[in-house]
Amino acid sequence: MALDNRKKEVLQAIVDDYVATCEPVGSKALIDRHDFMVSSATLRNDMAELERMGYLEQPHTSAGRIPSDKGYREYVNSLMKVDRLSDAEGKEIKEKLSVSFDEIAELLKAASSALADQTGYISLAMTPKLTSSYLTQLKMLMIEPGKVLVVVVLSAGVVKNRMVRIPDFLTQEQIAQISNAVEQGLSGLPLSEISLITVATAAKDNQKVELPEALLNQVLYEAYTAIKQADNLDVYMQGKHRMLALPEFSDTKRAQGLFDTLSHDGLVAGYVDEVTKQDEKKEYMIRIGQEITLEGLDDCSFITTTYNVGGKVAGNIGVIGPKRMEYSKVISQINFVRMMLDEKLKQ
Amino acid sequence: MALDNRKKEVLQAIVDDYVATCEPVGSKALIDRHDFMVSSATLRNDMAELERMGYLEQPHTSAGRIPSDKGYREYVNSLMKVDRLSDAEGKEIKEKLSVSFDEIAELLKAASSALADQTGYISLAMTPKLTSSYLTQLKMLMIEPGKVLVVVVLSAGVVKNRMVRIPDFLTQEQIAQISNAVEQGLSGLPLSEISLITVATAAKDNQKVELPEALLNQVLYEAYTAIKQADNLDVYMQGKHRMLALPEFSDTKRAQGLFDTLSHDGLVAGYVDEVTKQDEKKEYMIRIGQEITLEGLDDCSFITTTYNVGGKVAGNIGVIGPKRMEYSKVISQINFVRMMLDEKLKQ
DNA sequence: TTTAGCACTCTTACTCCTCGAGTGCTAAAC
DNA sequence: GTTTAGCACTCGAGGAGTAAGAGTGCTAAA
Repeated sequence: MALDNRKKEVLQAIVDDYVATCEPVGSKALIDRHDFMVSSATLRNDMAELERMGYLEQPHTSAGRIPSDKGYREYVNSLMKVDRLSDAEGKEIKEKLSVSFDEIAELLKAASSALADQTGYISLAMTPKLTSSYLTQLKMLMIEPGKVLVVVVLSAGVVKNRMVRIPDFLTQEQIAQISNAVEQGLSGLPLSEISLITVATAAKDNQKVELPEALLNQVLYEAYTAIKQADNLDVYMQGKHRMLALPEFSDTKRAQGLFDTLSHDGLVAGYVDEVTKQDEKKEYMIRIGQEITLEGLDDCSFITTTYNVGGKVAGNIGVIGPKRMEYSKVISQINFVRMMLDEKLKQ
Repeated sequence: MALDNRKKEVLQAIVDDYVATCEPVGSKALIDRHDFMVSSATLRNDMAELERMGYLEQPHTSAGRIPSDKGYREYVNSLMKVDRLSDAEGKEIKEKLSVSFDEIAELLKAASSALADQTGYISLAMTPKLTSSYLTQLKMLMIEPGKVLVVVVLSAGVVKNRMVRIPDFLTQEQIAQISNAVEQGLSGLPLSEISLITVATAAKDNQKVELPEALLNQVLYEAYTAIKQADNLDVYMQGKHRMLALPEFSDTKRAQGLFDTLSHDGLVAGYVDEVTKQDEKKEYMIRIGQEITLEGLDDCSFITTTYNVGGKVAGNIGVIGPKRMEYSKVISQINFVRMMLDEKLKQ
């Protein structure tokens, strides 16, 4: 059963009002604040109907209505008016992102910070997903005998490094030769295809110095793990503490549940990944309330989108806020930040 | 006016009880739970006296007493019994810290995590203060034309790196020569003595290739800023969300104030530094309630200590918890972690 | 299909009251 | 001088009762 026009308007008005006030909306308040050309009694009938259909909920008999998850979903899918970002706001974001960045991590931190400041909610920025990227450089730098810094550079502009231990007596020259060999053999190869075996064959095919097999393998193993750990996503999250100011989290129990989950970066990153796959074709992904399968986020909504590096889908940015969120505003903000990132990462 | 023995016992008992229950302690409850050989009336007199002297406070006339900041201070300074860590707990911490670490940062993260888990409060671990350390290595690694990774290695075992931009046409060889020259000229020099000028003279004294002055200066400037930013402390903080479970933070306003401040790493690091200087000679530094000059931490206590690298005072670890904290337990935990760090960083 | 009217429900806020924990003080006992 | 028993007093927590107000659903008429 579809919603007739007035019911749509009613639902829309209720969501708008509830977002603004965080108070259940009654038929009278609705009449007062909007130009419905009908009486409150008519709205009451509509509201009762909307409740029967699952779009609205009533905290108690004598309170007004609040949108259900389904109500928000309908709102987001077809009712809300998409905001244009004000010029002032666009300029502000632009300024915050006009950092000179030499590593993508810095830009993402700035993006996350801008998003948190601008929305007033929790922001999220994740380094590019590396499955789609490939190795461009591998350097091993002797820091002191037995200690080597492995620097891994990936096509998406990500640079990671990691300190590893190797036998004391190896020289910088030997190490450099090994890393050069591996780099030659592997550069251009997608990360997903790099395994201990491909590393080993790369080294053996391209290597000039002779080293005992066992020794070589030890170094290669360290190189391999360094490459593999470069695969880890970094998650930048900001603005958590702002949630405490919202009435929905005035109960510390809820806030605790939320923070508990959010303190596990991996969980969040995994969920974003899952959502991104589900809504592959969409410009942005929205999950509302119970739709979110992470514990403690039932009162939240989660909006994410993907940014591109060199024109290819790379990583995610997103916002976590209360269900009672200014969806259209947040969407336009997140979109703007995404566009800025895309542009800066076009190179 | 000094406290007589019984008053000391009374204060100690009140702190112990209040820490355990978070409820104001009355004279009767005190008699019930402890073996005072006097009547409740006597204790009442003592408590009134202790209040007059500023060690206790009364939330309202008809409630029991709670310790004031001064009361906690007295408790910490001379009343509390120092706990020995249980073997089980020691073992647990040991296990958590038995990560194989190649960078000091990893060890500190583990230490912070162990401390948070063990105390149930907020833990803190800071990378070594670098004013006392000196440069041991400086490497510049060309990632792509115009982009160079500067790796700075410091005596305290800290490795930092930073991507910088340089003119496109410089070659890896030129860059390497410059960085070698700078490294030769500066290695062994305390960070505090490194300035743009010392960097420049180091380069010019040791350099073999000739580059136009302006070009060279540009590269040196980038090297210099990379060295300088290696000076930034990293702060690892964990367990914030646990504070929400405490009754003193059931009011979200307070929690918000706390989290607001804690989200500024720099503030916290600066404060730790200040406290460390004030209590230079002490084994650990304690700040209670209003003694803490950070906003929003009036209901907290802050315990920090220093760990050593190679036998020299290096960085700080610490715990932030409610004033109503199990001081002796936390102190022994923090001490244990400190000892473990010292040992691991003896090298 | 819409509307006016009305009885009904339920929350919130306020007041009143009692209960109990805890106090301070006094006067007597040690 | 110190300790103790006794007692009046204070104050907050919690429960009961009540009134106000917001909002509803339903009915009957337009």
